[in-house]
Amino acid sequence: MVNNKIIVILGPTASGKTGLSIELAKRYNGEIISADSMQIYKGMNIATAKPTVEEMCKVKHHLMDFLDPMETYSVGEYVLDAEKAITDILSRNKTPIICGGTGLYIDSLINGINFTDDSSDEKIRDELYNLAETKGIDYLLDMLLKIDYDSYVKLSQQRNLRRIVRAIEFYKVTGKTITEQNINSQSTSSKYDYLLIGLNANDRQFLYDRINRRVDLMIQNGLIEETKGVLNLDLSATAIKAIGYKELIPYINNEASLDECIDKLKMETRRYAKRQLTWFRRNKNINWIYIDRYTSSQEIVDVAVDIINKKDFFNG
RNA sequence: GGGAGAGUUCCCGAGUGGCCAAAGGGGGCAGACUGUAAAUCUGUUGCGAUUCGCUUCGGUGGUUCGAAUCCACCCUCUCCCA
Repeated sequence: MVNNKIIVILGPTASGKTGLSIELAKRYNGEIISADSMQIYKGMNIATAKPTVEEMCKVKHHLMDFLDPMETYSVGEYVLDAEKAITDILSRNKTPIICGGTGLYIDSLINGINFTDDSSDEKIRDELYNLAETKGIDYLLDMLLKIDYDSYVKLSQQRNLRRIVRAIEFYKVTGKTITEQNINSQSTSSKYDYLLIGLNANDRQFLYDRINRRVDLMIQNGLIEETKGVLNLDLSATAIKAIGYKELIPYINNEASLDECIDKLKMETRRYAKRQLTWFRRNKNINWIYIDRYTSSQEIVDVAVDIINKKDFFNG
């Protein structure tokens, strides 16, 4: 039988994924594939809490720190790149360890979502946004109603402009509805035998405290300098969304105090963590480790190893 | 010391006699999520129950059928003149 076993470490930001993934990689002859929509970018180091240089030296990392911040990126590309990396790692008889907090990337990868068709068109997308601006969101909903009733029903309740535009754009580019795409893309079952390990805290405040502390640390480590450097670049639509830079701009422009900006940054990070948890919680196959039940990172590693052993993951 | 003004639900902030448990925003909590996902969006947010009841708008009294809204005094804060 072909070996297709992969370990996935996931969880909200600041839950300790990086450390755990490196320890597991050392123990299981693994290499790490990042599942993080921002750590892909070169130079965006402190804000995205990338592993340190020393940590990167211990274990080989894939899909991290490889893309110019001016380049856009997407789930579709991620799935292809990650699949390639997994094949490569497995071919060398090593264990792929997926590690990251971007739920959409992880789910799309392990569920084998098929994104291969090129279905994006900037021009059409822009036109649709312009239409929404001039004629209103209901005008787009009417357009959608004529092409895809199912997604119309769903999106007319949510009024999520982004998704409405995407649904129409998809139809205009491919001639198929997004509803069809959603069904077709799922037709393949997972290519991998995966084990999901999630990090979380029983007490939400425990996680929030960690986030607050880590932001302070980022500032100490030179986040402001990094921000000034990054802002000189013509950031891509993807990279510009990174939490960490935009919150510090008012301070750099002398429009707000540093403390105000740091508080905002902490708050945005906390809210991000919450959204991540909402995403992950619906997946009932995650083996959760509650980090506030342990006093050392070593214990958490032991618990993770225990999960892997109990599932007989590498022998089953 | 003299004058002007302000205190509203976790925060900001609207409300100037009944339609106010109190607009709106923020935050919190919950949810959605298929090519920008560190994005985008939805619901909910005094307490307890089945269209209802109870406790709230700095404090204490008062006017009124009825007050966050009017009156008196008190407390706190801001600003202006000394």
